[in-house]
Parts: sequence; structure tokens; C-alpha cells
Amino acid sequence: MDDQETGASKDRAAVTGDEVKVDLIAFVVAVNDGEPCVLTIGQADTLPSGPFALEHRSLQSGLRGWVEQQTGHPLGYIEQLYTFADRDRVGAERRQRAISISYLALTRMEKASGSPKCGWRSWYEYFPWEDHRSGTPPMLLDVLRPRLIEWANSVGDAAMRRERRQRAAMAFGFDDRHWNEELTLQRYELVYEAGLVQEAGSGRDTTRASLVPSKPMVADHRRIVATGIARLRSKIKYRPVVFELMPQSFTLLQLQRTVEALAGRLINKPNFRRLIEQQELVEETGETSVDTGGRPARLYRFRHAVLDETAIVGTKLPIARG
Amino acid sequence: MDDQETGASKDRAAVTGDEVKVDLIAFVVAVNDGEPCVLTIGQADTLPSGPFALEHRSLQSGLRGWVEQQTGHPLGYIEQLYTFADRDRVGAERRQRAISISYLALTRMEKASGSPKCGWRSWYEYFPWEDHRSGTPPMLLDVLRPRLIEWANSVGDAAMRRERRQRAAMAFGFDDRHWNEELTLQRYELVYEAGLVQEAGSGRDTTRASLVPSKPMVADHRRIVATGIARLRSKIKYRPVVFELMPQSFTLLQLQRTVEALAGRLINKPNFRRLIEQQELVEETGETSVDTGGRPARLYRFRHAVLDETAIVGTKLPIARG
DNA sequence: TCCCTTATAGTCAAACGGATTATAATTGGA
DNA sequence: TCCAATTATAATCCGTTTGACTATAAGGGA
Repeated sequence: MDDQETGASKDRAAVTGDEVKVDLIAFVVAVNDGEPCVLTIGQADTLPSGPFALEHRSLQSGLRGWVEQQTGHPLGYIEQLYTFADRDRVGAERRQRAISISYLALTRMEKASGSPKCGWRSWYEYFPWEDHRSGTPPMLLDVLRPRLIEWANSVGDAAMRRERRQRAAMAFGFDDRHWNEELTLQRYELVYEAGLVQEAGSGRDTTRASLVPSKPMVADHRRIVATGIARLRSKIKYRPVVFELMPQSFTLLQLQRTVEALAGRLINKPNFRRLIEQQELVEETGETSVDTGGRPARLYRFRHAVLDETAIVGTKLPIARG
Repeated sequence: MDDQETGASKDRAAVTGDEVKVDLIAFVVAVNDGEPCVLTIGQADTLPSGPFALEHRSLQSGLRGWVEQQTGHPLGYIEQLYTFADRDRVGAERRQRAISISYLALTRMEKASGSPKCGWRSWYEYFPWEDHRSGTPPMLLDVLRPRLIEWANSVGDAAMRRERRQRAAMAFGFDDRHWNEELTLQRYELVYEAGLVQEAGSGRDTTRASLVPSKPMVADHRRIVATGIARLRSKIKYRPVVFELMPQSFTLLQLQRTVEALAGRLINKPNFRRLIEQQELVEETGETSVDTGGRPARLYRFRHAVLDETAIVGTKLPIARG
């Protein structure tokens, strides 16, 4: 709960040698053909990143630089996710701290852009239990649930067993509880704690044999992705950020499919249309799209004016009128 | 928008000398007697802070250490706010970057704790335009509005004038728009841009003479407080964090007054009670409080079980049922 | 032409949210 | 002792929102 401070560190001016390396890491998102994708480099297991350096004007511009250099992809919308400290790294001459500042970026997937050593992968390769668009994924009940119960029961204390089962049931919606798509990070932390993903690695109370099938990432990059998914799934509900992922003009069904891709759930069509229309988020272009397979759909564009109309907020508190 | 990277920085392993100083800064909140307070040191113009150092186990424990050492106050609930890079600092031998990681902490104001050099101050000394519990503060319309209009008109381009007036109207609810208490940060940024607060200082397009009456803080600490207020005002609407600020047992009116202190607005009493009850956030202690001045009020305590029932979330998307 | 697919419009009831009114239990003072 | 003021607590009303569902329109292809 509290720390012992050295006497020397009391005087801030006297502190030296407490410099730290700072890394900027980007979770870049695009949606293509109804699949939500993350921009990766290497063996599709690494997020674009690089150190914050003197020549960078700001944290965000440093991030843009690294992503563009490593992937050839310019970034539009950027939002800070979280800052965390790695475990100590051993530097050349002395112990060295490193912290990572992670960002969420929304973009469109342009073809022919991007260098060859980068690529787009579906989120759900890394989080197969997060995609509920075709109902509950079988692996959730067949594989994850028994493994998590096993993990819960592997601890001696009865109260702790109950608490673990409870946490798992809450996060994954077991036992007739409802699935909550925003709990992506809690779910990842559970499977990590239970040692069911590769990066949970050594020093855990489970063996490597019982991994759950999912694509791993380098270091804690998968955790960053989980944080980003959770943030995005929450944010689309109160801010019109989806449109950062849409082309200039689109049909309402395309918009719905994009939201569904992000949320990992299906959405009621008439109600979705009503929601969009009554918020006046879009306006008709006047044209129609014919490649729908059925009746042609009207094309819409985002009403950029709504970005100024910040008024779009939900109260949730019974505030008295003036 | 994008940066030119030096050739040398391309290879991450080859990068050296890009170490950075990291500061941890805390916005510590307590509510006393219906006043929302911030914990300060120095001339009530500085937030507790200190460098992240090797002996700290983690960012959070480093923060706890500094706050406890500087103020004698142990921290409970902690949440990361934002990480930002200061302007370059000139170090002893070379240019030096510094970044600040800011946190929001919720606590109870215990008497007799805390060293003499620290103190609690009401938020609204630093943000007099944010307290709407007794209606719109006069200075908002008498002082701020004319100054902001003046600032908007001081720019040549007509479109930019309109955009500035529009931004101010949105943020402050001018011209019959509604006051939105969550826009604290946008409002602070406006008065900063307009040069109406002391820390906006030199190099601005306005003179020192036209400051708006409000208590300043050191460096960008007031900006951190604004960020924290905005975050907290938003968060109390969907997570039961208020109870971190309440004593063990309390009346419903005390709870309401605390929320009102944070939101800076009055709340409809019956509806507030209904909200609390239907969410089952509290349970009766069985006792009553007599010092209400009228009919004695029942005492309640927070139902800690709700922290496990993460189910408390608002959907806002018309998700189809399974 | 028939059928399949998708788009678009409209309906209905339950739940929610904002506002108001009514009644109960104290304290303090005339 | 009784009344007024103050605060607590309960109950009601009604318009809006929200979830689920039904109906009709407009294309393509067999």
C-alpha cells in the first residue's frame, strides 16, 4: 500500500539517474468488409511502436512518425489509451525503467498503402471469445469455461474459489448472466491470470499444456489491444467515432455492420436506423448503392457539423432544471 | 501532421540518450460539508507530485509514496488521468524531455491527518465558473462572456471569429444553450487560449490586464485539475465511485449533496432517491441521524457487493437479443 | 412471372425519466 | 401546548425512449 522512500529522493532537485525510456505504442483500427482489424508488423504479433525521442514535437506526433515509418500508414483520429510501466529492464550499465504510452487510432484501410512488412489482422484472431455476432462462440463454453473453472478450483481457499468463479461468470456471462461486450479487458486479464494465453508464460500456477487457442502477441501488446477494444466499444455509444472508420458515403446497413464488427454483437436493424436518424448524425447524398443484392439503398454521409454540437451527452443524473 | 525522423533513430536498439524524466502528479479529491476539495501543497497552488524513481514498485505505488510523504495522506481509490509531455526542459548538460503522468485519487478528509504544509481547497476557488449549484454564477455572464466575445472578435478572419464564438457558446452554454457540467476541460482550455488565466502567461494575444478572477496554480496543475473534474463528473454517472468520498454511514441527502458538489449542479431529490434505490447501491444500517434539523433521516451504507455486480452498464445500442 | 433479397416505414407496449404533490416525523419558538 | 418551519419519505402523473415486431417497397435473377 505504501512505499519506503529513500532520504535522498526527498529533494527532487537532487534526484539524478532516474531517467526512463519512453515507448509509444499504437493500436490502429480499421474495419474492412465487416471485419474489425488491427495494424501489425512482424509476424502479425507486434504493434507499431518506437521510442519517444528529442526530435518529436509531441507525444502524438512521435507516434504518427513511428507508425507511418513502420507501416506507411498515415493516422487520422488518435486517442491516448493508457500509460504503464514495464518491469525493470537491464540496461547497458545500470538498471533502467521503461514506460509505454499506448494510443488508439482509427483509420480507413486504403488499398496499396502500407509497406510489405505490415498487415491487417482481424481482432478476433487474438480474441476468439469476443466475437458474438454469430451467437456465443462454441469455444467459450467448450474450452474457456471448463479451463476457468479448473483454474478457480485450483486454489485452496474456499472463499477465493468462489470469488474466482464469480469473476469469471461476471466477465464472460456464464450462468445465465448477460454478455457485456465492454468487459474485454477484464476477460483478457482473467485468461491471463489463469495462464490460458501464451504470454502469461512462466511463473504461473498452470502449465503450458492448457493454452486456449488464440493468436498471441509480443510482450504486452495483446493487453493493449484488449484495452483499446474495450475503450472503443464503450466510446461508440456516446461519441460518433464510427465515422472515422467509414468511407465518404455509405449505406445504413454498412454503417450497422461496422458497429456490429466493433461491438462483436448483432444489432436490431429498425432500431439502429431510428437511433441514427433521430440523432441526425448523417444526411443523404442523394445517390443510391446498387450492389446490395436487393433493393438499392440510399447513400449517406456523415454530418460533420455534429462534431461542434457537443450537446450529445447523456445525463443519467436527475438534474433539476434551472 | 507527420514528423521527419532522423535516420539514426530508425533502429530502435541504436537509439541512445533519449531518456526522459517522468513525474507523477496527483489530483486528490475529498468532499467536506458539501464542498468538493483538492489536496494542495505550497501556497495552495501545487499538486502533490514527484519523480518516478527506481525504488518504486509501480507507477501507482510511486504516486502513493509521494503523496503520503508530502501531505501525510494515504490514498485509496486511484485512477490514471492522462500522460502529457512538457515543453523541453534544459537539463544540466543537455536538453531534456519530461513527461507527467497524472492521477485522480478519491479519499475522505480525515481531521488531524496531514502535515502542516498541505491543505484542502475548494475546487471552485480555481474554477469559479464551474459551480452552478446556486444558479449560473454572475461572473460567467458579467465577466467571462464579454471577455470571450472580445477574444473571439480579436481575430481577423470572419470564419474563425464565428468558430470561436461557437466554441465558447457550446462550452459555457451561452445563447440559451444548456450548461453541460462535463465540459470542464474544454472550458478551461478556452479561458486559457483567451489568455484569461494567469498561467496562459506571455506570448499570448492578450494582455495581463484582462485576467478573470480565479486562483491560479503552478505550471499546468490547473489543467490537470480540470481534466480530473471532467473525468469525475462523467464517471459518477455510470460507476458508484461517490462512495469513496462518503463516510461509513450517511443519509441520502448527504449523498445527494456530495454528488451535487461534484457535479456543480442541483439534483431533483425524489428522483435521486429513486435512482439510488432501484440500483440497490445502498442498504439501511437501521439507525437514524438526528442532526438533520427536521425529521430524522435513515442512515445507509454502501453495498460493497455491487462492485462485483459489474452488470451496471448502459447499452445505448439497440443490441438484438440472443 | 415468381421468388429471393434487401431497404424502408410504421406500430405497440413496456420501461424509463422528469416533475409534482402528498404525507410523516422531528425541532424550536410563540 | 400548539403552531410553524424543516426535513424525510412515499406515491403519482405523463411524455419520451426503447425493445420487439410487422408491413410494404424496390431491385435482381431463375
